Amino acid sequence: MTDYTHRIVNTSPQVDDKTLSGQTTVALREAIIKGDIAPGEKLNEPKLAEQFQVSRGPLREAIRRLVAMRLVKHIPHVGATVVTLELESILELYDVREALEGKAAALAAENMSTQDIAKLRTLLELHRQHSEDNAGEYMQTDGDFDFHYQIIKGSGNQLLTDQLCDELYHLIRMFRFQTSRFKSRSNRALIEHEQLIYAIEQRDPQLAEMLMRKHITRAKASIEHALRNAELSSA
Amino acid sequence: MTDYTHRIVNTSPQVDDKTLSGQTTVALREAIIKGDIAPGEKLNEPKLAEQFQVSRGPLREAIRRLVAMRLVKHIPHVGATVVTLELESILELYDVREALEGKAAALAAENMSTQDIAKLRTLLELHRQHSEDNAGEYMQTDGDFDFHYQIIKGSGNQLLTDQLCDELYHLIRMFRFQTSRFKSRSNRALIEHEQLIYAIEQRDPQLAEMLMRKHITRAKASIEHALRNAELSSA
DNA sequence: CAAACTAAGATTGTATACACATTTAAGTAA
DNA sequence: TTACTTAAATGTGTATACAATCTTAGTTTG
Repeated sequence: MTDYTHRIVNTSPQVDDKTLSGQTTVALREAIIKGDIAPGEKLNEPKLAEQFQVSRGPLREAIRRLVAMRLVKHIPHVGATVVTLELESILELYDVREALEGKAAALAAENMSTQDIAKLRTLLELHRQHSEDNAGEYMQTDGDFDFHYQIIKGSGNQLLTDQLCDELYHLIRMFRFQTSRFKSRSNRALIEHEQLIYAIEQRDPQLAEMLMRKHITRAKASIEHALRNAELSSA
Repeated sequence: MTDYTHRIVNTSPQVDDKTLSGQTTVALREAIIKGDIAPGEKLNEPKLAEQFQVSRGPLREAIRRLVAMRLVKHIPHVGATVVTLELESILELYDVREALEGKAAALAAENMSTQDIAKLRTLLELHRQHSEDNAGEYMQTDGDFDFHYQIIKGSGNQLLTDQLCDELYHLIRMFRFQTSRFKSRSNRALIEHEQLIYAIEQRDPQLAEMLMRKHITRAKASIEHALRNAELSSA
């Protein structure tokens, strides 16, 4: 059994899936998230099959899985296209995150083992170190993912974890990749993580939920601000 | 454009999908939800293809979509099986519902048009009538679905709506079908719906969210109680 | 000239056939 | 009997071929 505890983020959920369709899913997914296939671009089945060196069968299956992850939209008899992340849909995404991760934090405060909480704190200290060393560059991306990921897993709710880590988080990764030019300071995130972990240590579900929700709400506001300004300056 | 406003529940999301794989998805989904294919049962591709009069291609596609809906589990090179709804996973489902529908209620209080709120109240009165006429039989099932469905749609959040109405609600339908022997009284649900709609009318997101969360939490507790007793009596 | 029709091309949807993995069972040995 | 081996059978994964639909370019027509 492989241990992914210290992986930054669950980049490959179906790791054991050695089938062509499974590998193609991961390859196509990463190509989309990293922008190698542009938002709004059409997914041409014969072309992509040639590119990934598989037949259309596994490729179609990969596309359908990405549809389920909401990275791709599909219209019958017309085809599949990469989603375009409008500000509107990003804000929607953050509202869903607020609800789900808020509940995850509450459940984590109830269910997480003392051992796992200790590990989480170690992780936070690690991030703090990295943040100081690299002038906040590291924290905002991988570290943040890692922290949230551990709390979600700590909820002990498998459905919740699947929804967030296997589906929605890829959308978030895609969004972050597209907007990586906006580097916001990580100081506040670090403080908020500190408060959150304290609430979990205190086994206070309501406080943990509220802190997580505020944490995400603030991130949402920050994004909205940044993107609206960007829209203005480009218009 | 077809109007599904008065449909009890969104039984067929991809209505326009006249492709074989789309039709097969709906047929297979309903067969699973209604128990024609039992929980835990293996989905034999050649057999089901024969049964639905399609080739294995569209059938496999249907299975993958049901995997995305969490009605089916799939293991590479082994096959797909219908999920078995253990008490554990049902409780998980209700925690997720609490988070998502709570947020939906808050957003509905903010975003729902006055007109739609009025329609919602009409709907509630309709349900109350049916409940009185049929001794509470009707309310607990279709009416409840309908009410929740309208509020979710009223949130105006497309992602939230998709997650709840296109995915999770089929799981709930399946669970309700399996436990339809436990008829709980609908009086309380009716009262709680009344309170909820009042909060929405008052444009009070926080109250609406709290009421919805309590509403679902109580349903969860009721289910847990009923199922644990059932477990005891059968053990 | 614009709008609508038509036909060719391209692309998706579906069926069939084959390759490979897993499961099942039958048979053998301990 | 039980456990292990192995071979057949079953079933999933993949590739190829065909059918149906959409798109697009060209032409016609008002």
